[in-house]
Amino acid sequence: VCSSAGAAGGSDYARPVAGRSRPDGECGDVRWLTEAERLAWIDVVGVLIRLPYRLDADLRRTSQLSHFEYLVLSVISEVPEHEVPMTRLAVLANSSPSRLSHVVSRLEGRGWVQRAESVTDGRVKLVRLTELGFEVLRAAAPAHVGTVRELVFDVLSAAEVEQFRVICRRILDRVDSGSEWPPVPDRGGQ
Amino acid sequence: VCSSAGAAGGSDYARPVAGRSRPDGECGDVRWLTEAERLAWIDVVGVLIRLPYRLDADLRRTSQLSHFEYLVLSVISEVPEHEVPMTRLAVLANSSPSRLSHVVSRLEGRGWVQRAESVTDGRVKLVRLTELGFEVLRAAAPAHVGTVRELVFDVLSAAEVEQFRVICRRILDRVDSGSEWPPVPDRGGQ
DNA sequence: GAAGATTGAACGGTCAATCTTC
DNA sequence: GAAGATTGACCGTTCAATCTTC
Repeated sequence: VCSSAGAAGGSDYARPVAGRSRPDGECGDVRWLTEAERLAWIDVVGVLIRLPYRLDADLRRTSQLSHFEYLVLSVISEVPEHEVPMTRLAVLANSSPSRLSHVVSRLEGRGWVQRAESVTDGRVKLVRLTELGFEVLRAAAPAHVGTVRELVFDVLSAAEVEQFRVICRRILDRVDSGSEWPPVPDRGGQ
Repeated sequence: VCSSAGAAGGSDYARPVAGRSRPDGECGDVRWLTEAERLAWIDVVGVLIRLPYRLDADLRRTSQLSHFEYLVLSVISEVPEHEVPMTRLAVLANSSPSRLSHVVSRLEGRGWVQRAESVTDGRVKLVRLTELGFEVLRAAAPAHVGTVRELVFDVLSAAEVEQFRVICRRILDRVDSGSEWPPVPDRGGQ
């Protein structure tokens, strides 16, 4: 099929479907993937599907917490006063407003965060980490970092870590251009 | 919080929670992330969450197909006879047996694939791509490849593509070690 | 009317249980 | 009993509609 984007595990899904052989990256007016790109994409897709699954599974097993819930709690924990507006939290946690709202409701139900009104703007809702939520995060952190180390950083050299960051940063800039979410402020790094 | 794994968008979720400053990567008996790792992880998590979302959204909009459905169809299309056992398809598509079964049922309902019995082993169910399914895949491919190019390969040099592949390959090897899915056969690449 | 946020229905994935064939 | 595969219930995400405050 005139497709060309590489499936995971050894097949490919982004190559001219039922592809005739042509010079790399050419077929009609579509710029198909080159062989090197195809092989890379297969592994990229594998990571996109399976790494989040493992992060989630390990976190749920060790801490009764989804990866996204962990992300939300940790983002709040890193912010001054442990309190942040929903909209900003959504950006920092890579979330849609809707998804975040649902999750915060659940976390609030467990007593891990509280909602509060902004004094300066009645439309803005603030989310605050409770002492209990902080404890939960503190308890979950070591195991999670262990997983991240084991699955990612333990197998990468310092140079590769930097390469990985640069590559991901570039991709995110493109994803942001599609203006689904507004571009992220980009604190630190570089 | 003694956490240390970097949230997306500029915050961090994998650093000693309420972290005191210590030499990079040390705090009690947990090996927290170094500053370089933390910054990288923030962007990695961003990609893990937002890239799949965009791939899915673009594919649904242009082709009424989820990214995972595309993946499944394309994997079958690349296999001899356009026919493959469920178990092997699950591995190639990074899927659990259950998820694959549900998806194949949906695809079958739309007439894009067919199920068939194996002649040699009655337990094995084969999935075959129909002519209609092939057409759907062929029609969806150009736009999808366009998205993949735009979001990923257009912003990477040839060297970075190779770096990306190596990094993802290493991570996948680790993810496989956790023996959730059996290790993938690993055709081609290298 | 736009920005910030929430709601509920629909959809898709996960998990545990089940079924069949070896 | 193990391997291959499926099922249904539960849960989380998405999307569109809604609500409130500016």
